[in-house]
Amino acid sequence: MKSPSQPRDRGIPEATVARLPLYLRALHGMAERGIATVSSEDLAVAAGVNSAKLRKDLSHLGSYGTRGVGYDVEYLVYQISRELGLTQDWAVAIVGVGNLGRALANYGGFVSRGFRVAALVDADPEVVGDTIAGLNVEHIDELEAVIRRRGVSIVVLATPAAAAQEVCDRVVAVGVTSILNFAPVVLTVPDSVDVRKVDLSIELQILAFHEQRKAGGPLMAVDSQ
Amino acid sequence: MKSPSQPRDRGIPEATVARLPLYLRALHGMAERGIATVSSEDLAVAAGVNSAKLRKDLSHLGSYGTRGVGYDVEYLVYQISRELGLTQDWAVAIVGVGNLGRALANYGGFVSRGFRVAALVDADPEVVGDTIAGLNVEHIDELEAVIRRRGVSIVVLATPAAAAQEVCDRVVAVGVTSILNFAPVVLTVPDSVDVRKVDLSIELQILAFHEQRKAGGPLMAVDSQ
DNA sequence: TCGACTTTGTGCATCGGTTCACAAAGGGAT
DNA sequence: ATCCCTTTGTGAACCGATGCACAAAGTCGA
Repeated sequence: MKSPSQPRDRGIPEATVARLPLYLRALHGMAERGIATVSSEDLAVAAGVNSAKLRKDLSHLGSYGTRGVGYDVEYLVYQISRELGLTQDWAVAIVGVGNLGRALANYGGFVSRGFRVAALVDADPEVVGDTIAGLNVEHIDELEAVIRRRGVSIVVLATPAAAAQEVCDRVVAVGVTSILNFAPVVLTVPDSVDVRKVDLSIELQILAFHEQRKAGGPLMAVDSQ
Repeated sequence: MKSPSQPRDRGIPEATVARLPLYLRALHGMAERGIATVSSEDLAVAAGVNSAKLRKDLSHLGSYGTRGVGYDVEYLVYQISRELGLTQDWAVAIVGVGNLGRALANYGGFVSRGFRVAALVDADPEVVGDTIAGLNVEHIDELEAVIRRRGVSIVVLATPAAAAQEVCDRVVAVGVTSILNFAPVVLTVPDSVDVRKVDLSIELQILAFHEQRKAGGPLMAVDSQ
């Protein structure tokens, strides 16, 4: 038995990283249905990508496939999980318990696979003290203390736009380096901090653009020639 | 006075389209603060991008700047809005009125700028008939009728994963060609349909990957050498 | 009117990512 | 043991996006 493959290139392309969770989800589905082995072609279809891309993506983690056979589902699940860091437990704090924050707190996909909502924080005295999704909502004044006490390493910002930068600065100051931002603002952070942004309104605007194109584009009647 | 610029290239890069809403937001903020004119440099900073990129993006819409001066804020707002198709009114239906659907229905950023939540639909008899964000929740059996009656052209899927594909097929069958999908599944649609996907769990997983990297990567202790 | 200064718009080099297409590797049948 | 068949892993061409750097274009003050 040969030493199991390349020691995983220390520079996985960002585009690949963004697709690994997709593969992982597809693989989990297959594992549940009792599938033991899968070809790049089948997995690619399940994940909605091209099979050459899938193989190249997986090759960045090492050679975990068997030529002529495919990939072992269980083993691949483990390797991807490990690469993504899902074999450990991540404590997440949600700041801002409005409609969106509440939805996130209750969102099943959050809790599963390595993530645990460890704290809910809000500024509104009306909701502080409430229990949501089994958690007590704490006051924003306690932000730093809560983050430290619960070992929070990922913060989800679901505050109003106006409050986001200030909260962001505070959590960065206590050492948080991963932020998922739902507030419609461009956050300013040190280079060492990762911010991912989810902006519902931007997604809609992109759809509107394409929808309009299908209908003939702006100024379609005027701008003909 | 020269004929106002190039007739807008009929092929705006996807990457540019994705940034236009960002510029638009920054510009709205400036307009509110009474700023009449802005340089590419200032606007780029406000939008969190590089100024050369910003200029190149705007150049795809035509030459709307004045050398030595910058861009007229009002005019640029109008041009971008028009390009994105925000000068018209888009009727949006939200299918699935769970925590997330509710949050979306109440989300302010949705309603603003061209989008209007025109219908809420759910399968649960418990919530059908309820009024949320001023709208009556209708039964999923009415889906096709509601879409046609209200002129819905964009559908937001906030259903459980298991229901998403079926709902998707149904709305596509009535002619909807723009879908914003929050369900954690890969939707299968004809090429003519645009699907954008927002996946909270994937965003978290990407953050976890980078967070783990900062801490030394997987197998850091073992895999040294 | 002219010249100095500012800022746009873009040609060009570069980079990361995608896709093709195939040699190498392994399994299974005979 | 050998051959055939399947499927991986990857070299190489391609494609779109990014960023530099500068000429062109326009403003403003004298």
